[in-house]
Amino acid sequence: MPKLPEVETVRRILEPQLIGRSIKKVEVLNKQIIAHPAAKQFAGSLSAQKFSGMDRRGKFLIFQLESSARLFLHLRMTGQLLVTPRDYPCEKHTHLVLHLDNGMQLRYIDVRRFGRFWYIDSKETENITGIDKLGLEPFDKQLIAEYLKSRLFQKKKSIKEMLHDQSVVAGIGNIYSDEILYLCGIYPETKCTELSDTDWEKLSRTIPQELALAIKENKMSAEEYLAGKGKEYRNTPFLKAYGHDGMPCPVCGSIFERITVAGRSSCYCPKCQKMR
DNA sequence: CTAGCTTCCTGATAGC
DNA sequence: TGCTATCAGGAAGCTA
Repeated sequence: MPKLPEVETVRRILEPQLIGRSIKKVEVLNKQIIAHPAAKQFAGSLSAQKFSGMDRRGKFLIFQLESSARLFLHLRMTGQLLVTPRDYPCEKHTHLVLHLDNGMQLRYIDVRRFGRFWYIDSKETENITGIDKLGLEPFDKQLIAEYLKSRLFQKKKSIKEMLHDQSVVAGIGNIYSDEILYLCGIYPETKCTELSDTDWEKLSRTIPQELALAIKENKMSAEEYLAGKGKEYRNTPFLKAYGHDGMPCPVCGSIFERITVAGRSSCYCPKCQKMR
């Protein structure tokens, strides 16, 4: 559910609500979502800490703490993060509650419990989270055709699968790989070895463009965000290919088809995205 | 090194 | 109505 654009929305909305707030109490309702350190230590380390900033790296959220320790969060499929008044109704599947010094609470809700938190103290290294394995941010100036080509042109895997490889470009998931390949006119199962310089060029331009558009389309107020807490992000109106199987292509009128690529459902236009 | 499969988990939906 | 099967997909773990 949350993809890079939604993670960025969460960051943008929550940062002003958290900066300068300190944590009065930590309630771990489900230990499963705490990846590091053990839940008890996690809770002990976080209490009395003060938030000083919030960043995003790929699909990770990074909470900067005044002590220079950091809190990392990956929302995976169904993670949701809300700042609510203390008497706000408690959602089912709430796994972590941080009581803040202004009477608000930072709550983590996750139906499928795939999301994870890491508390990393200033003496520890961030490899614990896996974040150091991430590749370029989609908006990095180094993300040019030559970078993609040099990283991928020898790969026998499909371009669709490689767009999901977080060690190449961080932040692309199944929805945006469908969108990007549609906009580039590339059939999802095309092997990386079959792509041309024009394809690498198109990909390098489309990746930041499409993700920037998605972030823009995701703009909402803090009130709208809280009100729509359980809202599905998928199938938003600006998506052109993802989930459109059986519907006509807005460019050529052909009917979008759906195939499975590397275990992921993929929609494509059979005319605009020709098989090589 | 890669390919391919499984695991984690719940809820929505399809089919009988 | 009520049961079971399937699918959704991010990322890691496993086997060959």
